[in-house]
Formats: sequence, structure tokens, C-alpha cells
Amino acid sequence: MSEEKLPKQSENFSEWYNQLIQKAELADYAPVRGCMVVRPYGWALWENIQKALDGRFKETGHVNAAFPMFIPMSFLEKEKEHVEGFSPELAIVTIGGGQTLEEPLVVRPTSETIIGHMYSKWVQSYRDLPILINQWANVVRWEMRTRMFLRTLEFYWQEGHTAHETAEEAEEETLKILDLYTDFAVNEAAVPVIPGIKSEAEKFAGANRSYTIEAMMRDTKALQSGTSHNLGQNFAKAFDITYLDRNNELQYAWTTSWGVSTRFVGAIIMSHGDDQGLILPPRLAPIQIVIVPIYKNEEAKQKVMPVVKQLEKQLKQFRIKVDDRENVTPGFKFNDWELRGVPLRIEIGPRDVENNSLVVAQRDIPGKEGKLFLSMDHIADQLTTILDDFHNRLLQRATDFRDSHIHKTDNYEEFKNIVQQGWAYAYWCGNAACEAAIKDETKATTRCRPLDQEKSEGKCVYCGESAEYRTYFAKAY
RNA sequence: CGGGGUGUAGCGCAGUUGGCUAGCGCACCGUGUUUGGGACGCGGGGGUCGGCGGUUCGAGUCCGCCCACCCCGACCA
Repeated sequence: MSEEKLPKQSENFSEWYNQLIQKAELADYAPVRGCMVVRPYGWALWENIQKALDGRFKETGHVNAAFPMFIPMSFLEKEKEHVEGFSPELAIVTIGGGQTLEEPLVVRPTSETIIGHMYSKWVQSYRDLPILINQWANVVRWEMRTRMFLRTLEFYWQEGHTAHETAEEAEEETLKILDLYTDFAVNEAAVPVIPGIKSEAEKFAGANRSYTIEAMMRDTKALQSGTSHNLGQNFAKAFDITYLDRNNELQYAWTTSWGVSTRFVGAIIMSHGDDQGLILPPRLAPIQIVIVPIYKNEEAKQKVMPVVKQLEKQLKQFRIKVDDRENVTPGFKFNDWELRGVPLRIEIGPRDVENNSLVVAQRDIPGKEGKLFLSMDHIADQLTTILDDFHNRLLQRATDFRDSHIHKTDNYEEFKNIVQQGWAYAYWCGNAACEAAIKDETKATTRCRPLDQEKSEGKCVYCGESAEYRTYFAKAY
């Protein structure tokens, strides 16, 4: 429950974000720098994200397993790019049970290495492939600068790790997962994302190719919201994942990895929230509908509460909460649940009981405009439709916002202005030097080259050399 | 790691040139009146003043060291 008003998004987006997380009780600062405690409301949201993703993984033939959190230091060192990428941010355990360990143990920053090690034991023949394993886990990356959900020392995620017979199958898997992530983001979270390919500089340490779904937050910054990597044979060679193929010849397997983390909670907060607080997408919201009973005295309460209880039973198919707190006023409750982003609020007072009606307030439409005055008849069906419409409006609003802040440009001066308040969509020659110079001069990084883009003729927005594709450039989290 | 800032009740803060039993708002507990857009009265509980050491008759206040966190930078899937 919170008393003071939230800062306005337009005035201080970053404070808005930090305070909202605490006031809405999604998470709290832990006593360790850079770590967070995910509170029940935040975790319930994450659980719904998990459910939506996990179902999709299972439908596409993946299974869950669990690998250890401790990884021998030497494993990390087996893949050169991988260790170079991760060594600055490793947490390393050197003492166990009071004894200095013979070999330090790394707290996993990601599990390619230890899973690669196991796959080399499990894979002998092409008949053992593909392996399609996912794990839900926590990982640790010792970041310099942290932010709740977006970048914490420890975070929760799923990491899928697959091994395949051929390069083609691995690439197919990588793209299949990118599609799955896109479908999840759009249809569950109402977060419009742009699926694309990462530049060499931005790709995963040890991957041949990294794909991403990029989302625009309401301050126009980009957030990488999920990634899918084609690891080629890099890890197979480092960990000796070999198999006898159909011609009885020894081959290295082709592997992939992919992940979505608690960072996605940040994506939801910053894609949909407004000055009143959170707006949660109905398919993921821990509470989809809150019922606030309204009465002035005991007599009115006796009339209202039985109807509320009856309605609660009738609406079991929804994630529903009756706010029967006696110590706060309905007005307070309205603001409280709006802060927490509950999509729909049902108000039932004596007048409604008389009329067999109720009031439904929609979180995304402020004030009286958003209130629907409905009959109790067929109320569940009505609410189903209202929630679907809600989802569609959220998605539409986020998409419109994004599209109106993306600008195509072929001029570097214009480019510099665009990335101050949006994304630039510009030709880039692919040269890392241009990418680095742009980052240096504008703070904008390459986000991705969208997959649905046709090859065309253009000139790099920075150096003027010929270029075949446009790339999104933006400031990013 | 560099620059800046802050540590006093759960949160936000005040506490003057060192001086009485360390205060205020919100939150919390009890109670009564309230309740369709953030209610109010009355009565309560809660503190090793970040830590250690020093100066002093006396330290939240002055000095030294340490610790933690925040912001900016460097860094970063």
C-alpha cells in the first residue's frame, strides 16, 4: 500500500520506474548490492510468464531438466570467446567447507559449458539427436551498474540448450525459438517486438549468430527482451560433443541456446505503464479483475457482500480478488489497484444491487471514460470479451507508440537527432568501426537487422560505403 | 576503479555555536465516526543516531579510520 504519488513518466522516467516497482510491491532491494528480492506480486507475474513460455517449449518438443549452479573454472576456459566475454563478470567460489578448493568454481553466468560437457557424454550417435533441453534457473553476472529486473547481479531465467545433427537443423531451431518468443511477447504480454539479427559486436560470446527480439520502452529506449543463439560447432568442439552420423562418420554436433529472463518483467512495466502506475497485460496479470465492494453502513454492507461473494464464485475462470479491507476507503482502493496495474476493477454498491448491475473500470482508460455500466447477466462472457479487447488495445497502443518513434534516415546529422528520442532505421555497411564510432558519438547501438527485410541498395549512414540492409540504432538498456 | 552524495524509528526528514528524557510527517497498533476516486478524531507502541576509535565534565553534533548504499563516469548480452 502506498501513500505518496509516483513521479510522472515524462518528468523522470527512471525514478518513475524505480519507485513503481517498490510501491507496487513487485520487488525490493536486497541487502546485497545489485541484488533484488522478487516479492510475491512480482513473482506471480513471473510465474505467469513462465507458464506461457513453458507451455510453448513443451509443445515444440522440449523437456526441462536442472544442471548445477557451480561450474568448474576450467570449463569456462575451453571456449575462447566465451571466456573472454564472461570473465569480467564472474562470481567465483574459492572456499568450500572451510577449505580452499583445488579448482575454483564459477557460479554459472549461463550454462553452455556444463551442459556441453554433459551432452558430450550423452551423445554417441545421430540417433541421440536432437537433444532439446530447457532449464529454469538463476544465474549470476557481476555487473557494474544494476537496475531492478533489467540488470541485477543474480537473475532468473530459462535457458534452452539444444544439439542437432546438421547446421540447418540448428539454424531452424534458433529461428523457431525466436518465433516462439515473438509470439509470446505479442500474444501474452502485448509487447510488440522486432525480431532480428544482432551485429558481430552485440552477439553472444561464443555464438556464430545471435537473434533478438527488441522492444521499445515508453522512454523510447530499446530493451533486448529475449535472445536465441546459433552456436555452430563452437561448443561442440570445445566440449567434444561428437556423434557417428548416418554414414558411420564421426561428426561434431551443432548446438543452440536461447533465453528469456526476469528482465522481461521490466519490459512489461516500461511498455505499458503510465503516470498512475502499472498496466499489466491481462493474460499475464496475477490479478485480472479486482472487486471493490462499496457500502456506507452495515445495512448496505449486508446487501452488497452476498452479491460480491456470489459474483466471486461465478467468475472462477478469471484470476480474481475481492478487496474487502475495512480500513481503507473505496477511493483509496481504486488508486491502489491502479498503481498495481490490475486490468479490470468491478465496483458493486447498493445501487448496483438494486439494478442487477455493476461497474467495470478499465485500467488503460482513465476516469469515467473507461467505466462500463453492465448488467449482471452473462457477466463472465462479457468480461472475457472485455479482457481480450483490453489486450488488443494495449498491443495497439504500444505498437503505435513504437512506430511513431522509429524514423528511417539516410543522413547522419538527422540520425543523431533521431536517436535522442527514438530509433533510427538506417543503412549500415556492417563495419564494426562505423558501429563503434556511432556508439561513441551518439550513445546509440545497433539493436538488430530485422529478419523480414529484403536486401536493397544503400549507403552506410556513417561512412557512405555501400550497404545492403538497414539496421535499427537506439539507446538501449 | 575515479568523481560526487547520503547514512537519525518501516519510509521520508529535522535536530542551530557540543548541553536536559532525540523530535516531526507518513506508515503501524487500539478505538469511535466514516466509506461510489487517495477520510477524520482521540489514545498508543516503536531508536545500539551506519561501525570502531579519539577529543570533552558532556558527542546525533567535533576529529580520524572503516563500512554500506545512491548518482555520474569507465565497464557490460
